[in-house]
Amino acid sequence: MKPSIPKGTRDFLPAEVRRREYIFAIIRKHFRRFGYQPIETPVMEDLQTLTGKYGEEGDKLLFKVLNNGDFLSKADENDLANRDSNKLVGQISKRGLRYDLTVPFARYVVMHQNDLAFPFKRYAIMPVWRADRPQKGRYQEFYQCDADVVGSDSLLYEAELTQLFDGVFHELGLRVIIRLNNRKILAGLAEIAGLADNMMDMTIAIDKLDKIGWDKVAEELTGRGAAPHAIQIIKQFLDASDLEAVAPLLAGSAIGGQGVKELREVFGLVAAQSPKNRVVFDVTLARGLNYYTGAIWEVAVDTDAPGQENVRMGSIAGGGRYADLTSIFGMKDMPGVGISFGAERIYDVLEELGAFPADAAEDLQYLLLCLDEDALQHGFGLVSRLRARGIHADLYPSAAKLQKMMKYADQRGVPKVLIIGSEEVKSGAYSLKVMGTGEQSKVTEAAL
RNA sequence: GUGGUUGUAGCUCAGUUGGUUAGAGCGCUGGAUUGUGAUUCCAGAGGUCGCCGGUUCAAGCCCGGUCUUCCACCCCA
Repeated sequence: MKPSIPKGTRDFLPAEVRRREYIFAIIRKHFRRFGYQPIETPVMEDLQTLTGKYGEEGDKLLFKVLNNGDFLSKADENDLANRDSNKLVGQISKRGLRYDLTVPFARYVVMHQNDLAFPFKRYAIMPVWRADRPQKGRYQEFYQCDADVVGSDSLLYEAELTQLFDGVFHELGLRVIIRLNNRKILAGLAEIAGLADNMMDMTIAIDKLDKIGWDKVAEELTGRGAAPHAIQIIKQFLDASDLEAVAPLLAGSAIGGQGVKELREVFGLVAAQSPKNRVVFDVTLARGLNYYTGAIWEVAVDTDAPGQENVRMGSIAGGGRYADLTSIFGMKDMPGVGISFGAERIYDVLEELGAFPADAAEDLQYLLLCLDEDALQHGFGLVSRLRARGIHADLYPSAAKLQKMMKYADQRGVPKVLIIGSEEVKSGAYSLKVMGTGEQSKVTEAAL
């Protein structure tokens, strides 16, 4: 049989895994530095935990896990005869793969509320699954790196999470633009434009501004039922380039004014700590899951930065505040705010820019090559002692032709090779070859 | 989910209006080199042409289905 893997999934070669771990390690380090604690949840959740949380589109993208046993015998006769998949799903599948890390987290908070100290800060770096149609940078299995805090509506967390974005990307050597908006400003806009009932439609349309241009956005708004005067009002907003230009336009909306006030505070807090990256207000930033109610973030590669002009990649991180995520699981008044790093896309960008450090691909320091059986015995002792000292060392497992072993060393990408023959065993002075330069010298064990 | 696109050696790709035995580069194996890789030279191995079916005297090439890749939507990291 011909080997294959499911659509939208990937295998990773050792060098790729190391580079992914390099990204995860930096993100994890910053999460911990900011006081976020690790938690884990199962890859499978009860289907009822997941359904209805991501909108109608989201439900279609959920992976369902088939029940065990003779599940069809328990299914409804009529639904079976009618081939009604939607009705059948609940009868033959009670579990699904998690679609993100936020909803399982909400479930977790409700179930463990007595064991947690609030505000509760947690992080998780785990895979999620979506039955989306794959494209480049879009997979059916991918990792999310989330940090969330629940149990506080303090805007200090908005500021803190902005710093977290800033710190992580700075350490990764990537210049980014951190865009910030507030759902309340969008709500205020919808109110003033008379589209309060259609806020979702409105935000989806204006989010596409930089991609399709104003004319197409206006077209789409009309298609979604916006009146001409509403479109005029929206255009005024989108033409306003900064927060203080938007503020007066929202004078007639209480919720809009609240959004402006919150954003001013966050920008003030962040600016006072001198972020390394640009942090900007973007009224067109409308993306976010249905449950975002306050701040919204989106982070993109800064294509104005030297060397990054040609990067074409959507958002590489994002997040938002949600006033009410746990109430659906029966827990009221539990506001939260969280962010997520798109590790897969960050990987692609760093790869494109050649921004991975050289030692992210291989960390073996020495490879020992032995020329005969006696030397091999000796080499096993030596490699054992090197490992005990914390040195990353490996031993070619037989006394093969040196040419063959050297070729293996080259493929492994090891920086230094120790050659051990009868002379070396006798004298204790090993032949050390530096692969990069071809230089060769004699060293003793103590000098390694 | 809608429309399109891609699939030929381990990898990247050629392959004429359908016509005999499907090619190249790189990689791989062996040798030149009994203790020296990456460079050089010589030789060799490696293919159900994604899969299933159809048209035809004849299919890598045409048709249908299916899987996969990538792209545009939808949505999203």
